[in-house]
Amino acid sequence: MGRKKLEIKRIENKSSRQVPFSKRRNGLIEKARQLSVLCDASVALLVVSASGKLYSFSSGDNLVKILDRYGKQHDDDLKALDRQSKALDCGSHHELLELVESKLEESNVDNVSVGSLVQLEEHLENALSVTRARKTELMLKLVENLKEKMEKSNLVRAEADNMDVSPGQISDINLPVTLPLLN
Amino acid sequence: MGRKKLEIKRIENKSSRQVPFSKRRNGLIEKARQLSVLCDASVALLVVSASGKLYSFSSGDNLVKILDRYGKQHDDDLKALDRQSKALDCGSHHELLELVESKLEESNVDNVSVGSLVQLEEHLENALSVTRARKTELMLKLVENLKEKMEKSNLVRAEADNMDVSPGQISDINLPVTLPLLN
DNA sequence: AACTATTTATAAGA
DNA sequence: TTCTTATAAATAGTT
Repeated sequence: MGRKKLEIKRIENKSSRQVPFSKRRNGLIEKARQLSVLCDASVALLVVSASGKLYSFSSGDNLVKILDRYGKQHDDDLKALDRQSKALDCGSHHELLELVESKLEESNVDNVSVGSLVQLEEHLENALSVTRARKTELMLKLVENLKEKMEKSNLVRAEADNMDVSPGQISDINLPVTLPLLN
Repeated sequence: MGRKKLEIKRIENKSSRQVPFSKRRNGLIEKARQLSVLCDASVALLVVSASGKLYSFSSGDNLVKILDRYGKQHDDDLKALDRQSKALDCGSHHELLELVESKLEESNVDNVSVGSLVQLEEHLENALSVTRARKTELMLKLVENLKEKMEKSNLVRAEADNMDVSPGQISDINLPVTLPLLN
C-alpha cells in the first residue's frame, strides 16, 4: 500500500529499515488492538527490533493472563505427553515403534503436510514456553511487597499531613512509581 | 477498509463476529510475518478467540527465544528491583517516602502521563510473565527424551530394514510424530 | 513529521 | 466457508 508494490523480503540497509519498522510496528499494534476490541479476543504481541528494542501490546487481559489461558488449554495435552513419556519408559522399543508408526499413519490419513507438521512443532515449542511461564510467583510477590510497603508509607504520610488517602488512589500510583526503576 | 467505515467497538452479535475475526486474525498474522521479514524483527503473536481457541504466530525465532530475549533485556532491571526491595526492607518509612517522592518527581519532570504510567505497569506485568517463563526446563527435557527414544527406535527399525537413516531425516519426523498426541 | 499516490485489507453481499 | 467488489485504511516514496 504505497507508491510501489514492495516485495516482502528483508530490507538490507539498516537505516532504510527504521522508518518502515516504525510504521508497520505501529500499524500492527493498532490492528491487534482493533481485533481485540471488535471481536472480544485476547491478543498478545511482542516485537523485538533487530537492534533489540522491545515493543509489546496486550489486550485488557494482560500477557500473563493470556499465557495462563494458553497454558490451561495445553495443560491436559502436556500431561498426556508426560504420561505417554512415562509409559514409554517402561515400554519396549517394539511398542514405541508401533506407536510411532500408528501416529505416522494418522498423520498420513489426515493428509498432514510437512508444513503443517512444522507448525505443530512450533505449537509445542509455544506450549513449552508457556509451561515455563507458570512457575515463578516470586517476582509477583516481590512487587506485591513493594506495593504494600508503599501503601503503608503513603498512609504514614497521610497521617502526618492529616489527609485522607483512599486505597484506590494509592494503588493508582504505587506501581508506576516503582517502574522508573526498570528503565 | 470495507464497504462502510466501521466503528472500532465490540461486535455484540456473536455470530457476526466470526467472519471479521477470521479475516482480521489472518490479516494480523500476515502483517506480523511481513514485519518480521522486512525489518528483521522478532515477532510473537498470540490470539485467543472469545470462544477460547488459540492462534499464534512467531517469527523464525520461536516464542521461547523471543521471550528469552525479552527476559534478558529486563533481567538486570528485575535484579535492580530486587536489590531495591531488599534495601527497602532495612530502610525506614521516611527513606521509602523520600524515594517515592523522588520517583514521582522524576515522572513529573519527564512529563509522564497517566497513560504512559499505565503502559509501564503493563510493561512490568510482561516482565514478570517472562521471568516466570524462564524456570521450567522440564518439558523441554521431556521432549528431548522423547526425541532420543524415537531416534533410537528409528535406528532399530532402520537396522532391521537394512536402511540408512540420517540424523537429519530423523529429526525431521520425530517431533511431528509426537505432536498429534497434543491435539 | 507530513503528504499523497498506490497498494492492501476488508465489510458487505452472494 | 469462499469469492467478489466497493471502499476504507495502511503505507512507500517523497518533501
